[in-house]
Amino acid sequence: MPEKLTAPRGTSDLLPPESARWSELESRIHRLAATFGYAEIRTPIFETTQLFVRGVGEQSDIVEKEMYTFTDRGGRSLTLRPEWTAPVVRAALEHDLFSWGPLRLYYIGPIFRYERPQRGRYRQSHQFGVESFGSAAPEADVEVISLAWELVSAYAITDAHLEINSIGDERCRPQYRAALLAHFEPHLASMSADARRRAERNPLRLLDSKDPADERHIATAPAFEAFLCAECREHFEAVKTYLQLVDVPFTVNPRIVRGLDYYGRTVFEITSNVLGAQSSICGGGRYDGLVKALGGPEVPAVGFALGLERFMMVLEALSRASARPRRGIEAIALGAQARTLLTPLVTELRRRLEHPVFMDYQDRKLLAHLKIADRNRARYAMILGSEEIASGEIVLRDLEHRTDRRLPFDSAKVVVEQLVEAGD
RNA sequence: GUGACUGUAGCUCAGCUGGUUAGAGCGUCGGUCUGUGGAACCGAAGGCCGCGGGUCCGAAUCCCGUCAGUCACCCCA
Repeated sequence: MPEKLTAPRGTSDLLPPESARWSELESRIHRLAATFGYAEIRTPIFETTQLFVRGVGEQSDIVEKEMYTFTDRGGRSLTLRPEWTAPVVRAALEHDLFSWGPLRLYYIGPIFRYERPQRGRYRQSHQFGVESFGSAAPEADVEVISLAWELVSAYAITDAHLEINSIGDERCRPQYRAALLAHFEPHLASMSADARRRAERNPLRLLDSKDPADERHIATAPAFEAFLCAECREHFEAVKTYLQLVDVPFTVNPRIVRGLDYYGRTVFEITSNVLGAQSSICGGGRYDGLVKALGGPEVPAVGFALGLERFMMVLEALSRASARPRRGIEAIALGAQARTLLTPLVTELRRRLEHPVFMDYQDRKLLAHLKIADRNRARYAMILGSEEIASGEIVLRDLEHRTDRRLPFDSAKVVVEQLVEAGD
């Protein structure tokens, strides 16, 4: 008994009509990125494992437990990419793109993380992201943030929120970390096990805990803003000013801390509350040290990654179920002779039209053909049967208004082309 | 990795405390009906009741395991 074959855990098939919605979103993303002057980069779906260990950080959850790592036949350790930033930097270094000055790249495609699936979290998911290299200016942060926000506004996602924060740089972060530890140390015994673990590993994440036992101490914890060095403070203020200038609404959330090692200064997140526990649609920030850490020159950088599954979930939650619009034409041939006459016309129309031309080749009754046309959401049907053949005509039916007209078979091509292109 | 809930027809689900041949709606196919569609009526096809084991005279039903889904924790897009 052969076992039933299913998609691997945490993966899914994208079927019509959802696949059409994805295509639309993707083309919109390509256009948006282009208007901001970003060019697409595509990198391999797998990389040497070492790239992620060095790029994302050995201590990160991604590297410690979420990577799809395998050994190939040549004994190399490879990993399906769990994120795009490290591969993009690797490719830019490999092809010496940084020597060209400022570099604006975007990407769209799948990522892989070995996690327990839940709402908004899968083992294969898809991200759209941008990386702006070569500018340390706050304007670059704002450019990247407003690009992300532009996508959100284009779809009128009203419940999306932008939250920003600054997590300082290597000069001021150690001092803040020390201050945080000093604040929490006396209370750790009464706090969650989780909080104690974070105190060891990554004190900044203490601020992130949702455990009620920790709430009280988090509320009284010092904010990073008070510890920012002069340069970081100036940068953060400039980011806020520019965001107001370009009309992007935001709130400062001192509890936003990115999980990956390479972030510094600006961090931001766009969230929606229709997503359940995984509320973040988009996350990003500045990572001025990463290029150097991967063996390149000092190149400041800022970027974000946006989860396409989550974005689609928000869109679906917000969109009212609307009937698919009718498009194109169904060619209905009643009988073999009619099929022979209609097939060349269908081929010709497919060459000339942007709209779909459907045709079913079974011997069916007219009724059955019309049902199929309806299911295809065709706008028109052209019907050719023995009567029409005899009179040299063809019936053109408007499926929306349920009206027929007869026209000479020879002029069908031109008339149909005009009607279908006009849309209605 | 941890926890809770759920796996019965292509889809949505019913099947009570174990009791003979497994149920509905939608969908599909056919007919009423060679010729006008979001329809009606009639009929048909479609099920190792997720998989494996156990208890029992008897398991879709109870127990254990396993796989999968869902949601949450963790973490993040």
